[in-house]
Amino acid sequence: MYPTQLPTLNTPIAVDTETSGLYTDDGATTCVVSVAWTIDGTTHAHAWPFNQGPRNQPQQTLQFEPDPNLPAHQWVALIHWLSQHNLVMHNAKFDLHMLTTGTEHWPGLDLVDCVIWDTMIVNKELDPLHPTGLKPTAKRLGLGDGTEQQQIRKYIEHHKLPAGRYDLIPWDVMEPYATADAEMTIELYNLQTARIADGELDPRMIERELEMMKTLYKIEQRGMAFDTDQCIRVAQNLMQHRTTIENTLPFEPTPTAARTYFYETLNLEPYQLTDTGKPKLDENALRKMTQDGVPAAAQYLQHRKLTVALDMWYLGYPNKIGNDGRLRTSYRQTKEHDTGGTVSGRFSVQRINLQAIPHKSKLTGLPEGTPTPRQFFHPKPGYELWELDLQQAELRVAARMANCTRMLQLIEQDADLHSVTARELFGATESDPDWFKYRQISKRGNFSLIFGVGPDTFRQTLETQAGIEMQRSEAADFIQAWRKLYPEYMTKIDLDSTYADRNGYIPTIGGRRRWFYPGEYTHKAFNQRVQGALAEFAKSWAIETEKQHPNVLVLLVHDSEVLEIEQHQARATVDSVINIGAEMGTRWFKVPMGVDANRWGEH
DNA sequence: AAACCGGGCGCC
DNA sequence: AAAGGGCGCCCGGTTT
Repeated sequence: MYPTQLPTLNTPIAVDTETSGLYTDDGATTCVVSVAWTIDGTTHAHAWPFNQGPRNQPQQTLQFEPDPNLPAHQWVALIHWLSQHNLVMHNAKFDLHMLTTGTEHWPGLDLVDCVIWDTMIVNKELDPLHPTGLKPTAKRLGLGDGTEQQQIRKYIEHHKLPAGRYDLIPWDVMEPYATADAEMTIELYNLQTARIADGELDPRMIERELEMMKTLYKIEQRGMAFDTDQCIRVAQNLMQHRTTIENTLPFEPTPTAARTYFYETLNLEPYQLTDTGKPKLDENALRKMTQDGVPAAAQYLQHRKLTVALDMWYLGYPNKIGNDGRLRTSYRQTKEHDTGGTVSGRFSVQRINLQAIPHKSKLTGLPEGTPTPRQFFHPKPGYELWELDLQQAELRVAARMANCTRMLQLIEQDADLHSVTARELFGATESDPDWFKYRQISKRGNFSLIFGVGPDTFRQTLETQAGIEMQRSEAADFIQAWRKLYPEYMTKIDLDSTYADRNGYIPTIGGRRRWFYPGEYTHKAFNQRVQGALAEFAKSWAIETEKQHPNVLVLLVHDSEVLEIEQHQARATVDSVINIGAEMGTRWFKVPMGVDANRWGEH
């Protein structure tokens, strides 16, 4: 089981970990490490338990079995040995976190600099339409027969283990499974390198994604400092406030009880229907009810707002805090059906959605002066937090790609696009009493009509985003006028849609393709070209930021970066990162691109 | 008890 | 014929 001597190898080692959970901030640690390597066509594989088996379950019948777990010195020897080698992993970011955290009892080592290959990432590059998981991939490519996995599944089902608790599986069941994983990984690596040697894929694409993975890993390791104590204090106030409101409600504060009250007891006409035909009970509907003088509508709306704010942020964030007082999200770099990731090339995040920290304007209905969740994120002492984002990224890239003469001209002149649109389409001027409204409509129009939205969707966004109601015919007229003003977009949307129909994908930028799945509408092809291109841009910007300014990136949100910088270097670093983004953006998209920089929370 | 779904809502 | 897109988390309610 444990080789008497760990060989020094000049071939890469595949490494896999079995763990007690998915996220180290939720207490997950490493239980098993397995490795595999290939020499002269022969694959060698081993697995070592450090915290494996049903030892914590006294009712188990295995209590007289000897404990298979290895002592500390072998853990130390193993990770030291790994640190001397080139490593291959399947979803390296996950195993890196686990190996850095270590076992339940012993700290680990950060092996990020040893990783030379991630078979999950390369799998997505080589076969973008196939699942990314190790088992389905191995099955697809004829590596292993899945026996070990079936044994594990049977054991979990039979013993009704809690989700993710692979650590409770006995060693004799786990060993073949863990070994097989490492074996599959190295064999997958061998297949992938052969395909790439055949010229199937530009190795620079792989290098770039590997760099990106390492950057994401480092961002996740850093996390963001969060003031849990203050947040909890505010949460307590909000809960008290909610209780006083709850006492005035004539029904239990649940959606079902509220629906029954409004639509059966009071017998209201539905304001709008949900997808499944039930009367809607969202903020908009409750607003309208309030205006119409419906009893309890205002209170229920306020109650709901408080509940959402508490569950999502004021209590939700403190629930996720790490031992070091920092919040960590987990990025997905590749898509896997049903478990996350994106089709567009953007990153998605899991565990805690730090890509959706609410802005102040969305926090209506809370008592006056309540601090926003954003305010509890803070830099560590002696540091500053900055957020940098691309100015009007989508609009500029879309204008360039659609070759919209008029918009490109306005961008070159640095004109206020939304105001110009309002002047053109409403014949309005700044002194007009309805100027703000006209500009709002124009702004929403610019954002959505560049991608070909229709009157129904436009009305809906206008209502939810700007609180402006429009008749359907009014919306249709507006859209028609907008398309006349910026005629290139519809042409481009049709062109890209046709391209995607014919080819099954739309090229975004730099050789990247956004593939369309069967049944997907290709009407969105142009949108996806823009979104995909910007996602690629954001990756390069982040990689370059990390390269030139190591240790400052703490969050990525699509086309923005958050930096935590030592205060004496803050301004210089920010200026440098602005330049990197603006220069790269202008070069990539051949349209003037700028970067806005603000202290965290001041925008 | 866990898995799943719809509704709702946050972000870009 | 007409159609902006991309995500994840939380809850309550239902199914397994």
